[in-house]
Amino acid sequence: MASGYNHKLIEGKWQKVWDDNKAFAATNDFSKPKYYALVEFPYPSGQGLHVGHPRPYTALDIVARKRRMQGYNVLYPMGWDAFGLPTENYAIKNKIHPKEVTKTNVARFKEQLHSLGYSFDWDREINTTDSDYYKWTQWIFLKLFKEGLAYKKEMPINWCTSCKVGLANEEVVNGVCERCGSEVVRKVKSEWMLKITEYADKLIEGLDGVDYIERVKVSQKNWIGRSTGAEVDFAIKGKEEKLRIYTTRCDTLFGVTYMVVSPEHPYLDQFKSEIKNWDEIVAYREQASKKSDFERAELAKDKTGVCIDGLTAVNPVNGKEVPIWVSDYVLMSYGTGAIMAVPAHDERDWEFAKKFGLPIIQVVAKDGEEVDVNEAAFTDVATGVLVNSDFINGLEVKDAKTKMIEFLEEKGIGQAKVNYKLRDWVFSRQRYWGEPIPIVECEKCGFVPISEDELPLLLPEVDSYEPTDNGESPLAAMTDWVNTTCPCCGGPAKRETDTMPQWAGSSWYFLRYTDPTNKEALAGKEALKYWLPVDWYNGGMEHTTLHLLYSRFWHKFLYDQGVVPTSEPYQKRTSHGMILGENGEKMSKSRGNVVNPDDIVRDYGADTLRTYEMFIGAFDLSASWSEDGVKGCRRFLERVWKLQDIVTDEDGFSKDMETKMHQTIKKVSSDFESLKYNTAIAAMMSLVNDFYKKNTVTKDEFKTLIVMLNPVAPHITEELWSLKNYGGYVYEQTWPEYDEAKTVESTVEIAVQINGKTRATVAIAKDADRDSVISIAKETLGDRLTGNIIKEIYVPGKIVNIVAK
RNA sequence: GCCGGUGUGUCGGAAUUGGCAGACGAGGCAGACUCAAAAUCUGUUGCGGGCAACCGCGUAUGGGUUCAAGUCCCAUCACCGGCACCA
Repeated sequence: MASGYNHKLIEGKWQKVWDDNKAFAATNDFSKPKYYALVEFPYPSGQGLHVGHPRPYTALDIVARKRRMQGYNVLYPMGWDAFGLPTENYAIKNKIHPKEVTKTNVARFKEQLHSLGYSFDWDREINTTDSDYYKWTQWIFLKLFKEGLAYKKEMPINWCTSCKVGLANEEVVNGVCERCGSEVVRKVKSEWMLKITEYADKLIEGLDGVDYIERVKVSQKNWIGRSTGAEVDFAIKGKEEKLRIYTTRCDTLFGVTYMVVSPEHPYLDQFKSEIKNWDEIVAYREQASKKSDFERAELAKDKTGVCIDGLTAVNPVNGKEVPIWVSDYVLMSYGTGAIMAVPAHDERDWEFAKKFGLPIIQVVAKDGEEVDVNEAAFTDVATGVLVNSDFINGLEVKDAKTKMIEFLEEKGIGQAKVNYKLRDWVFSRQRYWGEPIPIVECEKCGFVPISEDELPLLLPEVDSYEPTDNGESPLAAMTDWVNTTCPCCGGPAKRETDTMPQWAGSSWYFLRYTDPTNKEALAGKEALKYWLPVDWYNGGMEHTTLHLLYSRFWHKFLYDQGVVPTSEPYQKRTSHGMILGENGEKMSKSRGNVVNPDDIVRDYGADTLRTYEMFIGAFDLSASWSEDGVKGCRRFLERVWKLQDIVTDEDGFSKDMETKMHQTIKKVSSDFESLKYNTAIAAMMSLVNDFYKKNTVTKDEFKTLIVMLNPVAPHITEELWSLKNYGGYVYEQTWPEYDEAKTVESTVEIAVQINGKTRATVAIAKDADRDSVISIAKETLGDRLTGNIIKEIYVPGKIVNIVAK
């Protein structure tokens, strides 16, 4: 009898063997086929690893280990996205340098990941806060700046009146400061921006050539929010200036009954003298500017606004005069900051018109049916047909749009225009713990980039990490660092004191892994050419819109610069579901349902944790933790362990197990590729159950099981392999092959139905012909088959259905 | 409100994409081992009826297509996640 399965004795031992052997290092042999598997690198928080982390890491560890056994040169790296607010806040609170906090947290994370037996190539570990790393983050920024894609702009920020600090949106909870609970207002500050909007079309088009799960593609497209419409110039009565608006429904131009401009619209100030109710307008504008984003959202339903007394717009298609209103439901940041209002065919305009008693004119009718636009706006484009609209009457919406645009362009009063919801990326943070922005401001030369050979621009040591009273970054207080000379004219200049956001370092990290120690470039050309694109990238749904979009943007920019060889960074993108607490709620300290992976590793072992997290349910859906489920997986591994007592010396698969073996290899092989880890494990459990039913396993059957199980449970399988003296290591073995012909049983059980209801099952030879199967089926049914047979259906290998009346 | 996702035993979840619903795991029940418990092993386990072979009902709800529907179509409901007036 073998001694019991003791994970504590074997897991550390094998982790050391893998480290000593450098078992999982990617080689620089670029002639081998490559496979680049990537998981999102974690932010090393003070809480340590969460049980949610191992889910994606194990999934791609399985893929990476399997690919190595299939002969690929695999790159499966890990690193640390270590800049960020929580570290800085912790540093402020505890008066420890963020660098020290990061170091401690990274050490803890690394130890925890190590204890789970991942096959990461630790020689390629990176950290976004290393100056050797952020040198290249800064280098990319300089490139962007030189290409005109980085610019400064006045932007409103969230400002805590009590802490006197700018806050990220995530720090504003219900309109108040997360930390002190005081009021948060908007304050205008000059910020660095990146022109991601310039890449909007490329970011949409690029999605066609990549293999992302559908919902990721959909949310990327929605976030970019491309809409095709038209800009139209409305005359302002008695003025030279035109009021330019953006619309996606230029077909409804004949239904315009009023106009709306946003409270920030420049015409308000420009035509101040003509506006008779200026005081009212100013008051409204004040009120609107005070509203936080939160309040605007809260009051979304209730429209407010003021009619401008003194300005009138003229509809360019019919010469009709309409009033101009000011309302905060029109945003300055989208389109032109002004709209034409067609209450009959837009819900927001309809609500506004109802509230202020403005006329509603129908210009689109539903396909032959009456619609009462006084009851609700009619917005259906698919069935709409134009009415009351002069030269476009009777046209469908789509054709009416085309014709109207032709008309507008011909008359010079408007043109087709594409707009995006996507905003440029606010790239400044008034914080210490981030990459310094390598720009100086010279009185004479303006913003000047520092020279590339001065990179990295090191983050200087400061006395305090607290932001300053006026909302500047702590770096602003360091006068001897801030005051410098202009690289251009040599005159006095000041350094930029804002730092980059956390998204910066994570926008290109996958490039650095390919060649992490390169001093001359962010990575060598040859390495980039070989390893890119990432073959499979897995990460959370929460990063679909920001991180994924930002990194695709940088990558596309670098591609245009000739720095990287592919236009897309990631060939395949998948997302995992969250792991919830036992009660089905999100794990959190306050709910008291947090599970610490260290405890599971200690009590059950890393292999059990890995197996359980893969078995817990469909990979892309969220799943609730269950300690009983963990025990079940441990029990399975114990049963695998004890198989060693019934293994024979026999080669090959035994006759009665042959089909099952081939079926299992096939199932496990394909399930590992398609995120169906749970059913792959179920198949191996079922195989083990069959071994016990027979109470014997041949050497080759056992070896095959060990190799297939190895990616999931690497420690126990190495131990069993070594105990049995099979020679070498499991990780060096070749992934088992199956024979398609041998996955089919020689006799199959098929269902026999009468009128679609199963009445019996019969065993038939797999190649039995239709007639004989049907006659066997009828024989089996005997008396139960009554009435006239109308139809006989035979689906080979599956079912016989006799239709009788 | 819009976008996306999900509804299957007591629970987590399977179902080769239209072909025997409930694989695998958990839990329950019964038994073996044990002084006993735990662990382990064996059997059983969707609901209802029948001694039984069997029969009826069952995949959120209502309808439809089909020889055959968890799977396809139409409508409805519930829950989860994201976004908030994007003209």
